[in-house]
Amino acid sequence: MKKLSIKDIAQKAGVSTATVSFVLNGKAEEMRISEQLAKKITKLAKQLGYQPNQLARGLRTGKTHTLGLIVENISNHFFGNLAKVIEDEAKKYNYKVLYCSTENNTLKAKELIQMLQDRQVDGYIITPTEGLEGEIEKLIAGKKPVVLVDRYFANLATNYVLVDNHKAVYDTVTRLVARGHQHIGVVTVDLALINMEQRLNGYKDALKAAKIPYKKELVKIISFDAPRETAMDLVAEFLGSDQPKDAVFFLTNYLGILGLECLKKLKLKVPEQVAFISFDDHDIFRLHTPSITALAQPVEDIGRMAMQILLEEIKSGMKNDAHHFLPGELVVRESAL
Amino acid sequence: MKKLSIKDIAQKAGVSTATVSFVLNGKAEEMRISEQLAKKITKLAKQLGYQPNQLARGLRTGKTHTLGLIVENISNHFFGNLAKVIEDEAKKYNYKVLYCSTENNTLKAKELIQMLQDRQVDGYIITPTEGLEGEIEKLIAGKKPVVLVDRYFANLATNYVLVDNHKAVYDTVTRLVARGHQHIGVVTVDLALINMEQRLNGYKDALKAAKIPYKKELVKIISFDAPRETAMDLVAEFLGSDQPKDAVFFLTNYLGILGLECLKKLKLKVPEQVAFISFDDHDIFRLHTPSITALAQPVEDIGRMAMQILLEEIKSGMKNDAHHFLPGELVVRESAL
DNA sequence: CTGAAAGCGCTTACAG
DNA sequence: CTGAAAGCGCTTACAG
Repeated sequence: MKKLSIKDIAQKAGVSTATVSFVLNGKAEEMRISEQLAKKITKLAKQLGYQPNQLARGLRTGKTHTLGLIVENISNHFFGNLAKVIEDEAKKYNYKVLYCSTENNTLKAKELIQMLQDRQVDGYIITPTEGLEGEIEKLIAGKKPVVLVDRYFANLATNYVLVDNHKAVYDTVTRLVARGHQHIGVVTVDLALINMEQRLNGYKDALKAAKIPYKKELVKIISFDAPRETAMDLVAEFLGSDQPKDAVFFLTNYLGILGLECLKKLKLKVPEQVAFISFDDHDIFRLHTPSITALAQPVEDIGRMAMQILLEEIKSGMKNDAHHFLPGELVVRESAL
Repeated sequence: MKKLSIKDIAQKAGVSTATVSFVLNGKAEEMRISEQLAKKITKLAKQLGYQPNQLARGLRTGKTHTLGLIVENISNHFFGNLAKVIEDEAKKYNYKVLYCSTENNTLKAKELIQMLQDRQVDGYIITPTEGLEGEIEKLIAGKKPVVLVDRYFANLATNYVLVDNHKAVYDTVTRLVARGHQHIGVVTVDLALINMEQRLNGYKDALKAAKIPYKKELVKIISFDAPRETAMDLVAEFLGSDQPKDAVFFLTNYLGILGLECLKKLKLKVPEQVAFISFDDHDIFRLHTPSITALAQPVEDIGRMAMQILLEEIKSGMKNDAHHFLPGELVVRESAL
């Protein structure tokens, strides 16, 4: 079952490989190949089940029709969904996607970029880690189309698309204040990523606007590298502390879920004792008792827009600098009205 | 920023490309290239940051060091985790993974296989859909290493690895019976897949062993294609029906989650009115109130073993026929003791 | 209208 | 010990 090549087709049709290539790439007309011959070749190719070797084509043209997607962790809910949207979108344009997970590890991220480069992907969608600016800059310098998602670097001219973190948190906190909450706590992660920074700033700015003094005792920062149990203990300690709190806002998905477990452990009444909100929506939040109010990210829009920008850049060959902040949506449920 | 090739290295070192290739591929000794020269070349390559073009290499050698992974849906919890394990495992052996989702659509699955073939992947890990036997057979006939996961075809000689569905369900139902449950309902999906069949048979066989008559009113089959709302209504109707039930076993992940929503809607008391168990574990089950007993699949083991078999077959070039049924684990929580 | 030929960047028998 | 050359399967200027 030797794979058949363009040569086989050419031989059977009694023409040169060039002619076959032209016909199969839709350049028959351009090359003024007789309609009759073109039809014959097309038919023959289909009949024999000819499939061009993409490696050879890639080597020759420099285009692989493959995109690289680097996320934090493919098994995470948000990134899994993002990957799915991007896969679907890519398929529409006949692109394939190579995914990989960084685990927020910069060294790993660098290796992944290297790997994708070796495989000559046509473009990149990247969820950057701390300190990845240099690598991304090199990519761009090498004329590779790049779109960052979920986070970006303020000092780097690139395309990026993400939720409007600042506004989303600002509006939510403002809403809490309007509904009488005065002691609003937040739980966040210690990653120096712009998205987390923006979320925290949204919180601070909303307090300022409401003339509520900022208290650092109300802000709990958990280390990303902390083992699950340690993180749990820290969050539980924070929730159970004397510092009065009438609401807690978890600034990221996985911490919100951790918070839920603490709630159970501490037997805290939500929303009676404390209102509860998490960034990122999740099935868990919908099904929890009480159901949990969450700030949903427009995952589909993010994925679609990132792809659109990327494909546009690949097609045009011109570097772009698109910055998109998409609106988040507060899904109000029982845990915080 | 032209990518540099082996030619550039050869030129700078004043040797032929062949010599460079031998050195860089660790064949210096075998080819009796002087240690001195080898060192010089290695150093030069590193210094210039040379990275071989994988397309060219793939074209020449026929090996791409890329694996194809076809799952049902990458954004699904079980498959997302599986993908992650496989990605990590592949990385250890310096392979990359091309993922794709079938949505249980056979046509789509066929297209995906075709695409992966065009890209010359070295091996396949596939979650097959109904009616995919033919395609898989062709792959095997073409000497491509294939490992099926999660399901397989009884009449097809292939490698496969999956949880021992029959035993897992059999044991669980037997346990329920031992704890006094007599009217055990199951909710399953209408896919003609062997794993679902095995689960249902596990249920039937356990009843038989316990001398409890099988009642088809206790088995609810939901169409995979049913829209979410329709499925919800059907499950709710089943749960709320007059047919007495003292336990319900959801034979798949997504139906279990659906069941949870129905519970909430119907205000059923679990486990007082009815015990509740779902196949596949999930964060939701752990965090739900009451927490939900679940039959966890050994995702990591499945992924690791599938990779092991695949890589072994790639390395040896010999077709294997490994069949592995890994034990499930019942995670007992509040909803069913 | 169509074909012969070069070349993408590698690897690997073959020759010396 | 090392190099010249063929060839993997395509695409694309070039020539006629």
